[in-house]
Amino acid sequence: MEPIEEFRYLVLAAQREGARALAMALKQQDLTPSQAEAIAVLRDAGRPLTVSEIGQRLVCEGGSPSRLMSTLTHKGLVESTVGSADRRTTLLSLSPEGIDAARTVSEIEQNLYVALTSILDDDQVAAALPVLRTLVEQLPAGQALQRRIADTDSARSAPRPG
Amino acid sequence: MEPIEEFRYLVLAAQREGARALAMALKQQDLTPSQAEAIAVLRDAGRPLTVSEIGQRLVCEGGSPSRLMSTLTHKGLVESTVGSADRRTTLLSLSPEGIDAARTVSEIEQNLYVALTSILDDDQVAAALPVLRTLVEQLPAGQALQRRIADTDSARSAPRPG
DNA sequence: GCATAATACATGACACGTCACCCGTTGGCC
DNA sequence: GGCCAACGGGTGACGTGTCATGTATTATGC
Repeated sequence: MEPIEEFRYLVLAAQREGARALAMALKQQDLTPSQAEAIAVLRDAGRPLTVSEIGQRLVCEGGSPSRLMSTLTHKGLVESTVGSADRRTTLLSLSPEGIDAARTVSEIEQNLYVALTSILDDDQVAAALPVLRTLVEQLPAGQALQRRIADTDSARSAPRPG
Repeated sequence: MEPIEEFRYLVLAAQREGARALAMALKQQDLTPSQAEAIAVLRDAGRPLTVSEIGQRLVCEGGSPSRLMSTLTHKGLVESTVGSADRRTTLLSLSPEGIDAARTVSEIEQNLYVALTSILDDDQVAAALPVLRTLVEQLPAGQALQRRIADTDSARSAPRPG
């Protein structure tokens, strides 16, 4: 098997196993990995987002995640209001329960990172990061990640502009 | 964003973009990435496999890929016979049309690898491989890949034992 | 030989990811 | 004001990943 082919399958395998582990950990909260990512997006944004803005930040999904968000609204974790400036848009934000869930999601993510760190040391992660960045950075999913990183940074420097 | 968190999302993003690109390329054959992987598994195995043997070789799916295989059977790409030794098992092999499809799948995979190689040079792939191997090797999906590699190797050294 | 457990699949249910399509809203244009 | 293209997003369809359950077949213990 050629290295590049093995590389492809390793990425697939890593993603699948990570998703599986995360799904197991999130089960206690009755959340799926996609739902958890959407919650994290809203948490990091610090302001209401439209459906398409969330879609632009989700690595897990491209288009307009209407159904994902309506599931979360149904669970009472997300509140939805019609946009005032543009009535076509739906503004989504975390409900109080959603904020609680976001905290739990953060803990579960931290646990995953601890587990990952026990398998991969810093040097290994540092070696893989630029390769993956190169691969992804021109592509839509990579740009979603860029937006997420920008949110995280501004959330760290400014304590919620809204 | 911590490196390990970025690593996780980069793996997710790389996998998703790869799947998207592959799906687009496979559309001309009316095949999905999962279906193509199953065809490749049968092609590399060089002998009929049971449903669970295929499942053990699929990185894309863990359990018993009944539905995936029945879709391929419906398309006429896979032939299914009841096992003679154990009538509970279903032996699956490529039909003549399936063998043709397998050839096309190989070409499409090669195109993907060419595209990947134009983004990542050998050194980068070589740097990332051991990291991903370390991450995956103890996990079920990694073992699926081990079985695939064993098939590929024996297919190369021996021209189909069956 | 028979009851029981274990195995190999099949099937249904649920949540996505993806695509195609429709519909309400907006904005530009006249 | 009215027309029409563009946009935001809801919805249905299809394939799949995952789990739970059902069914046929085989192995096991007696």
